[in-house]
Amino acid sequence: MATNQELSNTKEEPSLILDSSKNKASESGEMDEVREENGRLKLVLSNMMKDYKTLQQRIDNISADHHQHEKNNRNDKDTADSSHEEDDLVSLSLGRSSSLEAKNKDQLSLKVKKNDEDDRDNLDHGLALRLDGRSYEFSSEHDDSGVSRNQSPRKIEGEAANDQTREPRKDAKTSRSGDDENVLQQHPAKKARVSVRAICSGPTMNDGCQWRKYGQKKAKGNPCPRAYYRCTMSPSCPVRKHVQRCPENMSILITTYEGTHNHPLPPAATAMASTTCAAVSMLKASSTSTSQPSFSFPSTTSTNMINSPPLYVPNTTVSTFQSHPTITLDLTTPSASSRYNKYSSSFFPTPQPISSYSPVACLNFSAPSSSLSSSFEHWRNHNVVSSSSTSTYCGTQLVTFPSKTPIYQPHSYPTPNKNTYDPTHQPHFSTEKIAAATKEITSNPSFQNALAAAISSIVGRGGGVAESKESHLGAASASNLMNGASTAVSSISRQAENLKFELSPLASSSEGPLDGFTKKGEYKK
DNA sequence: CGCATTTGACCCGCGC
DNA sequence: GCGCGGGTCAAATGCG
Repeated sequence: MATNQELSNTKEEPSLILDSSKNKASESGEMDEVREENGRLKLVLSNMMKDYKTLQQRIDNISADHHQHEKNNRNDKDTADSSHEEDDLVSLSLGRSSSLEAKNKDQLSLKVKKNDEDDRDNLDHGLALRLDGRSYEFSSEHDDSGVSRNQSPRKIEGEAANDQTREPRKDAKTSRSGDDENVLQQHPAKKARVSVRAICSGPTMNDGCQWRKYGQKKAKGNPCPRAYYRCTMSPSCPVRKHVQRCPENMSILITTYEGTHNHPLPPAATAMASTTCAAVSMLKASSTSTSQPSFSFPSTTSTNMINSPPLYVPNTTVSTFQSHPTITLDLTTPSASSRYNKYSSSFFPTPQPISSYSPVACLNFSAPSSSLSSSFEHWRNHNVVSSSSTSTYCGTQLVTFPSKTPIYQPHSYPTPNKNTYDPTHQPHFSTEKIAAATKEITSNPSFQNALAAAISSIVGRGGGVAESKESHLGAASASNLMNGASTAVSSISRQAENLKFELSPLASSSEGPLDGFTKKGEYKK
């Protein structure tokens, strides 16, 4: 980039010379000199371009070699002690280890090539977040090759999950083959989590994804058991969530998400995925998560924030919950500025409303472009209207579902969830209602203020965000945010029209009974 | 019968 | 080192 800028500057020189020469003499001889000069500069320019391309090519090669080198290193050291493992980890974190930096200039140049945040993030957030970003990368890798096709779906699922979301249980027991997956599994990564609190009458909050319950456990200090789910939309999807009712208020469901979807998401799921993705992005951007709960995000002051202003997402807090960097979105708190803050988030157990920015921030979290409306709509339908439950996404979720991608029809979703996946199943509302709702929303000063604030905050940080995203996640979310910002204004009215206040039954998703409640609604434990 | 859920056992990390 | 608690596995069970 800098090179391009230099080039463009260089290009301007001739014209300047031309101007001055015009003033001084009109003889053709001087013009010829100028032309010659121009030609020389063009030559220089082309040479620089060549050099630039050459360097870029070398960087690419180095990058590829670097990857291969890492793999080999990890295989070699697989059985080494933890300190060696740490070295490996460090090597994965660009710019994090001085030893790595000293290894060779190639890697150094590679780092230079990377975005600033890459380094910054790694330095500030440490392993967990770095791995978080990594998991994002490996998600796609996984699809390509990661898993043997001969393996049973269950095994694939398990390995992928270990791979990306948690420290594997079995690894210590099973053979350490030294392949990438095992190496990854050794990383005691504490992935970022996103916790969502919402009022939900159903067993779980319908987030648009397809989940399968794989365990239930009674957590200490909570009479209600915690249910564990994993995403089943893709056999190798590492995303998991656990759902638990708030002991203080049984109507509140706390859902915690962890991991990154490695498959396209239905529009309905994209809303939550986008939101959580952005939330985690915020988490990264804030860099300084505290060990104290109820950390109000926007008020966070960190070195990173200077470079990358925080998103103003209301009712959002960051903490290190159980060693996991966790960001909590509270959809239960009635908000400070308006009812629309329901779309926002806050922290639990002591929500700290952030006032005016909320609603829009959520809008911005929605998927880019055309899916914005539907995403938001879904989000609203299930988290505002329908129910009150809290969900927690751990980590990030891939937000790549193109608007034209076929909608995934979860086979296991009960009828009520149809609305989630097929817009045609959405309840219909009279145009009067829609118009009224639209008017109400768009005319609400709080909404307008929030929208303006959110857009300005996003646009204002645009450069920093766009240039500083370090991981794929960061890139994705930044891009989403920017897209959201750019489309927010034009789509606001459309969104408002899409708002369906209602009336739709609170969606409890396909997941089985939660918190000890049986499918029949009986409390079991 | 196939699939999802339930549930006890197990593993692992962490704090004391 | 030990116990506790979170998280996962996998056999048993239930349901459509």
